[in-house]
Amino acid sequence: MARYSKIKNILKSRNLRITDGRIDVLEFFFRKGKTLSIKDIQEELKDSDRVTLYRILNAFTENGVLHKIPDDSGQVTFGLCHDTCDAEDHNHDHMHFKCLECGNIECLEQQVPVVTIPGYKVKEANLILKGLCKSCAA
Amino acid sequence: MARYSKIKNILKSRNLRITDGRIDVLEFFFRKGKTLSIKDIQEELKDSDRVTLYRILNAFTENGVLHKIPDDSGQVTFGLCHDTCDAEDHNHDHMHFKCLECGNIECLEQQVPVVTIPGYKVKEANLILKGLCKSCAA
DNA sequence: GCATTTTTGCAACATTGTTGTACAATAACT
DNA sequence: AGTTATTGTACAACAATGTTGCAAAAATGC
Repeated sequence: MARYSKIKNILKSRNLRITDGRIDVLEFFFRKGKTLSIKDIQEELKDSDRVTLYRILNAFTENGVLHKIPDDSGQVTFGLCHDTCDAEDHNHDHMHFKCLECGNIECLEQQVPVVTIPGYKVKEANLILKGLCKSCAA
Repeated sequence: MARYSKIKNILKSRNLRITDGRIDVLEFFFRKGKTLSIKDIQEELKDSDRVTLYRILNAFTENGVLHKIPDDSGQVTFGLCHDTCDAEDHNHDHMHFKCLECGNIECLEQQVPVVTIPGYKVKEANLILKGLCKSCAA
C-alpha cells in the first residue's frame, strides 16, 4: 500500500481526523523507520506549532498509533505501534534498546520475558537495554 | 548502626561533604524506605532550595548513592542504591515495579533476566513492571 | 454547500531543570 | 582552636518543556 493511503487508514481506523500536521508527523516516522524524540520531530517540522505537535503526539499515544518509550534521561522518545494496537489494547511488551554511542533507541521484536511476583498483579512489562547497537558495536 | 552514622559513612565513602541538606535528603529516604520523586522530597523539605536539591540529587546519582528510575510519565523517581554501589560501578540490574493504583514505585530484589541479542553489546538492563502492588492487589 | 464537530494557532501560564556567582560551611592542616 | 583551601549552598536569572483556554480554521457528515 502506498504510504499516504496507509497513513490515512491508520488515522481513520482510530477516528482521528486527517489533517496536514498529523500526516506530516506520521509520514516522518514511516520515512525514518525508527524511534524519534520530540526534538527530532521539531527539527524536521520547523514551521509547525509546538502546542499542536504535543497534541498530535498525545492523540497518537492515546489511540495506539505511537508509544512512549521511558528513558532515564528525561528525553521522551516515541515509536510506531504495531498494526495490531488500538486505543483499548496496546501491546508494548517488546524490548527497547538504547545505544550509548549514537543515542538511537530501537524497538526490538523480542517479547519481554514473563515475570511473576507473588502477591503482585503484573499488567505491563517494559524492558530497556543499553549498550552498543549493531552499527556502533561493529 | 544508628541512622545518622550510617548516613555519614555513606557520604564519607563517596567523598561527599557532610552537609545538612544531604543528611536531610538521605534521612528521608531511609525513613520512608521506598523510592521517592522529586516532588515527594520537595514536599517534605519545604524550606530547602530547589536548585540545591537538584544538585544534591545529581551528586547522589553520580556517586552511586541513589539511582534514577525511568518512567514514561516523565516524573523522575529516585531509589537508594545497594551498599555495593560506588561511583564507578553501579549495579542496577534489578527490577522496578510501578503500581497503577497507588503510584508507588518499588525496587524488587530480583535481577533482570539476562538478554543477548546477536550483534549487540548489552551493558545495562532496566525492567519496569506495572500493575497492582501487594497492598493494592489485596 | 451547510451544520456540526474536531483540530489548529496563538498567547499566556506552569513546571522542570540549569547556570553563574557571591557567600557560607566543611575538611584538612598546623 | 585558628587558618586556609576547597566544596556546597542560596539566590537570581535563564532555558527548556509541557499545559490550558479560546477564537479561528479545517474536516467530516448530511
